[in-house]
Amino acid sequence: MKKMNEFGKPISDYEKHMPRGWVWDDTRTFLAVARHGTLSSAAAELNLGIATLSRRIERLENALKLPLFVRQQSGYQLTEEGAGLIEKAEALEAAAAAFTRGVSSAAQLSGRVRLATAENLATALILPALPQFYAQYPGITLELVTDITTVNLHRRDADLALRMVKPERGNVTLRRLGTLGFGLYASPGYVAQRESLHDAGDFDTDAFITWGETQAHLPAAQWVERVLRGRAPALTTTSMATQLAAAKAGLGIAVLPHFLAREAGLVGVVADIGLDQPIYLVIQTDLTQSARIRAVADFLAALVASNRERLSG
Amino acid sequence: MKKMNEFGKPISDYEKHMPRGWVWDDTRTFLAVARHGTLSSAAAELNLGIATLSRRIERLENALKLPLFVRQQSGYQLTEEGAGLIEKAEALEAAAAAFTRGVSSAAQLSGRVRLATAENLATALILPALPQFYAQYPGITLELVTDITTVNLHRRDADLALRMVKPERGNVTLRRLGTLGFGLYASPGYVAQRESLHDAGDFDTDAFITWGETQAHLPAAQWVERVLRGRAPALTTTSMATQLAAAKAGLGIAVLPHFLAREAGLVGVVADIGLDQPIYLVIQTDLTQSARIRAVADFLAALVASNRERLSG
DNA sequence: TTCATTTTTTTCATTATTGGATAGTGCCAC
DNA sequence: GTGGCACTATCCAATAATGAAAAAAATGAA
Repeated sequence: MKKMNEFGKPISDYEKHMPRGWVWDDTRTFLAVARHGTLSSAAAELNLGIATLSRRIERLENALKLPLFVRQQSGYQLTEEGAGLIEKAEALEAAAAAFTRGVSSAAQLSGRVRLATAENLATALILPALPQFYAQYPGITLELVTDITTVNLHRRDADLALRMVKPERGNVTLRRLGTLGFGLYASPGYVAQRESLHDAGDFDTDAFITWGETQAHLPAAQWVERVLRGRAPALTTTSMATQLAAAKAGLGIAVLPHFLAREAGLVGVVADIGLDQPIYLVIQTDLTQSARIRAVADFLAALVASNRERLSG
Repeated sequence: MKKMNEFGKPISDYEKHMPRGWVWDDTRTFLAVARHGTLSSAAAELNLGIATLSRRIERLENALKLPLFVRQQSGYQLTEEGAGLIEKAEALEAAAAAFTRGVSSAAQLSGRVRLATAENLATALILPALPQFYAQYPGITLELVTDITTVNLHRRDADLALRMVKPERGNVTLRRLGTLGFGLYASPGYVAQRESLHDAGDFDTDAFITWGETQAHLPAAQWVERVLRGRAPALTTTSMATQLAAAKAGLGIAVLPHFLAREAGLVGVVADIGLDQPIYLVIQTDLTQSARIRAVADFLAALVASNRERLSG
């Protein structure tokens, strides 16, 4: 004698272990069974076992406290209650389909990408290449964040960053793109005047243009500070563009990227001071999978690679 | 050193065992995490573990091949892609809510109920009580199926049946409601004529009205056949109403329910011939949980109970 | 009737999912 | 920089879901 529940129905699989409530996926099962009429063909469509469907329908009926189907040898036939729910279930299905469609559109190469980088690189390197990029990816809107002191990738101020310093922590992916060469530069007039005075490697009487206090951690600033040995610089500023202008005006020597200084018509003071810096592409690790982010990243990598000579000096 | 995948991301739980595709329920998880911003509070809402949510989001991202969140110490923050999917996910959620609302309306006491029963019971017993039933359940539409020979509960010709015979097989629930008493009846004129001829228990010269061939399996038909001992009946018919009319016309003796015969003005020939039959209420087992079916079932049970004397004779 | 067919239901071994504890990580305030 | 804090990621034992196969049930036909 089998055990029976209150309705004289044998106690089944799902009554043994008290099931959890309704799950959205059960609705999908409900629809498939309602349409096919039999568990077997519905199972074939869903790539599930027959037993699974039987249990899911039972779980759904228990959760809803509603008989959805009449079980017959010829298959599962909808009850009046079940038929009334078909419409609602189909709405769910339509929403699910809309969701997956939304996925493919979200995966498109479109949307906003925020790139943090130094102002000089932005204007001198990236901006000139932007038309080409937009031609290739018309859907992407690039946003350049050059306020580098406050940029924090972890706070989502930007999606990517082109940086000279290696971030130690943070859930980011690093990619070294190339090298940015730095040198000592001054105006042609300043250099001509200087050469008559002393050796190239002696800076005791030189005027220097360097970074302000807040950028004192930069390698360039530290190099200048070391050379000055306590003397005051001729000018401190928080922007490289200002340093460039000051050097051009003949105020003194500045540590500048080779390509910027040369293109501005400045003259190098010494050949190499060992201040070359790596260029890193930093990406939020979670975003490495994003199509539009990768498009920008690849674009930047190609850009730096094609300008390798120019950048390293 | 931890193993890494192609993006430098550590290989996680879900990459170990190849996961299945997208399940609708993951969308619900996605919404909860997006709204709460952290796994922990989302987990509290969903009554799930933190680890579960983490894995579900990861599974969803893998299935969609789309980064949905940026993981930070302050929690999960939506990516551009994820934000674009929120709207679609909310549509899914709304559809799910509509579904559950649909459940409560489907559970209402409304809809069509098909009741199979013998014609005589339908007209003489059920019909008179219908106004009272409809007053109590205005939403239910009762459909009486009296073509009893073809009724097959298994084919969903009807939801319930009031029957005299016990179904042997089928996924049905049985409920005995009472007894229907049968007796031998004839017109007053026939009986008066007959009494002058012979004993009440001797039927050798009596004319009988009985069922046609297709109803030969009925207890009443078999009783008559036994009594006739090869003689031909005066009339065979496939409807009890016809038998009643024939008996009333004085054509002979018929086996009829007490209450029908008496109310038609017929006279009993012998007191008791042992042909009383049980009245069963037969319900599709799957439908016993249905509110509207139960309403009809309970109504029928009360109806038979309140007519017990009249039916059993 | 009995048989053959189809379909559900049950059983059981396998596999996947779950949650609590643990470990690891970055942010913030001091 | 150092510790506190809050969060996520991982591990593993317990739980739940699954599928293949066997059993049961009912229909339709011989």
